[in-house]
Amino acid sequence: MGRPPCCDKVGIKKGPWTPEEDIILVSYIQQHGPGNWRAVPTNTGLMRCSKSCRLRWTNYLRPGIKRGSFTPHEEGMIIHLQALLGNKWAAIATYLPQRTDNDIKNYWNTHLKKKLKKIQSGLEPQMPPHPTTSYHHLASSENSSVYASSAENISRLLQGWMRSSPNNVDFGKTVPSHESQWQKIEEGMANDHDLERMLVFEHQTSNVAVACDKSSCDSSQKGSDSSVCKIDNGNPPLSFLEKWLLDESAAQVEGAMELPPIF
DNA sequence: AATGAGGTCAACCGCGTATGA
DNA sequence: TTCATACGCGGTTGACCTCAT
Repeated sequence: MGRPPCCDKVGIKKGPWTPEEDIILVSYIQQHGPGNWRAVPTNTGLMRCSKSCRLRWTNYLRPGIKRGSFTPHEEGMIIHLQALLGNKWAAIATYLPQRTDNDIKNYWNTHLKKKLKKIQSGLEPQMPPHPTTSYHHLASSENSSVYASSAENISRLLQGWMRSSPNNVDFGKTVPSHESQWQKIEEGMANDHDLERMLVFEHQTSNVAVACDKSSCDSSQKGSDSSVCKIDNGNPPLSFLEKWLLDESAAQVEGAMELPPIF
């Protein structure tokens, strides 16, 4: 193949986005909706490559993004889903519509991986307090930097625009129809102690390679990794997973130490 | 107060996949 | 069917921040 990188053109700007660039991008998307990213730099005059525009939108400017600390419930869901799906961050993000795949990936790599490691080596009898990072404070506190505030404001503005918009555009992030179910799970689910138990549970079962009921997988959906069903964004073949998590939620994590039926 | 180590996260890179001519 | 192009994803990087000394 050898397709040249899209960003090696002369004059393409890299690095952090400025509030001005954000505003240009957001107002363009307000008018045209997300998509056709190739045309965005041309039509907006932004000296950014299409990839960079898409990334900025999906990871930062898209309305509905929740910033700040992950709740124990969210942590639990990520741990569950990671154990089942592997590092399929986009698929996992489908079930946490307020979080981006990048956020989830970062959180996994910086927080959860370490927690699991500690538990694995028996160094952590108690879960530490829920981590709150300075960056989270940056994004949410009154001491936020000017830029964090402005980006947040842009996002808020856009949320307001979305609510008032009669024909909402598809913002490029599929929200699963069972979102409300997940919210229920989050509401009913674990505190830190429960999370600790779940981490132990995931550790105990982490070597189980089966991530789905293969017989229920359409053969065309099987990716190169035969142990994991390919997730069709927006229509994931995960009913068993949903059921398991929902059942678990109903049991208030009481059964978290028991292996789910698929194991 | 200075500084070095470690942590966090936004953004980039490169590859695989989807799509259309 | 083949090829070119655009998109999307996961891994990685590097700037910036906090904290301990």
